[in-house]
Amino acid sequence: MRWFLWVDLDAYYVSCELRDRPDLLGRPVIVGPDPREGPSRGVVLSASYEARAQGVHSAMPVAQAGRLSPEATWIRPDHAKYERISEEVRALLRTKYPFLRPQSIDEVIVEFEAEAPEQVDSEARALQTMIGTRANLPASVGASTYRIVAKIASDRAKPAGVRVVPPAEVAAFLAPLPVRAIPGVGPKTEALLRDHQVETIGQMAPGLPPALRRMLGSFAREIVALARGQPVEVEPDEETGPRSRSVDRTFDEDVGNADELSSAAIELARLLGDSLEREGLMFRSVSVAVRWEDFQRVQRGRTLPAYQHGPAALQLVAPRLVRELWSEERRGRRRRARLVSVRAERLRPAPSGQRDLDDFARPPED
DNA sequence: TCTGGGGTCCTAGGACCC
DNA sequence: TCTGGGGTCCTAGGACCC
Repeated sequence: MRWFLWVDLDAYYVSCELRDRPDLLGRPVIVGPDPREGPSRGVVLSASYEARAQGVHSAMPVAQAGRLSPEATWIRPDHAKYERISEEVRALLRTKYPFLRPQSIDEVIVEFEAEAPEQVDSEARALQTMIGTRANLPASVGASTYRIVAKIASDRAKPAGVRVVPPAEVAAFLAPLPVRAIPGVGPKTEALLRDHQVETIGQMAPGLPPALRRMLGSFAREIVALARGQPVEVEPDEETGPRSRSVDRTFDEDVGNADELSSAAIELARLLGDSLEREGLMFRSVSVAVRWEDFQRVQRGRTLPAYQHGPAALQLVAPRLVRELWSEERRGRRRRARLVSVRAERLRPAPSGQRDLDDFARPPED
């Protein structure tokens, strides 16, 4: 039987930092911009379990975290380090398991064949020990013959635990869990389900009322099947590379004029275009987004007549789109902007040897 | 308390084509 | 003069995840 071990590195960014700062073990540690260094619009990226015990969690505004945990040690994020360590862990796992599927910077699925759940349990513990001793990182592992159940099990195993769910026990394992334990069920869906007296996964097993099915679309079928212990699993697509790439900027103070917003978009377009060019990626669509001061977000995009590379097309189209959004807003609510972003979509590798030939404008493809 | 930065997927309407 | 059904692409918005 094929099993999936869902490996999730605990409090990942904090754990990466603690490798270099063992003196901070057992203390509240927060990775994020230190609020004591001045007013900031930043949020917590990761908090140690000691900080979490005080109510701090990731995505929380740093000012609030600073009040909840005044004695916490703050560490500035170092994304290059986290990427490097993530690759280190994957390389380590590959020495023992050829079938790896990275899911995010701190999650990876390991596939292997086994029969008895006891065998899976000892495999999971061996893997956990390997990451602990060789990479010096704590990990939790969930195991199931279904990917999604392995994921849910790893969440329940945190921190530093192992949870094996045999196929016959899937429905019973899930039944008491809150609907929010399902990946894809966030605050909105949770509230919608609660409005219909659905609070646990088990309550969905008999099926959902028609009104909910309409609201949830195809997702309704998936979560009901899951609740019955028979999740629909699709083989993940082969590695296809990223579909889009974006950069954004949150202003220190909200912006109330078109020129400043437009200049910011041009600057972001340059950064994005340069970075895509370095990686040898072309793009076919450009979109921009603005977040207004009330946090509402609007977006506008264009598909280009042909694939482009480098910053030129982005720097031309992005400010134009931003000004369109701006003009529309001026005719209406006239809010100021707190964030602008530029995204390149429909990426594909540039054919080798053509990356620098501007004049080789190709006819539209697709 | 006042909300980062980077992504993915789904839906729905309209345009357009056969 | 009034009319089908199906498919794909484009665009905007929303929900969610790490």
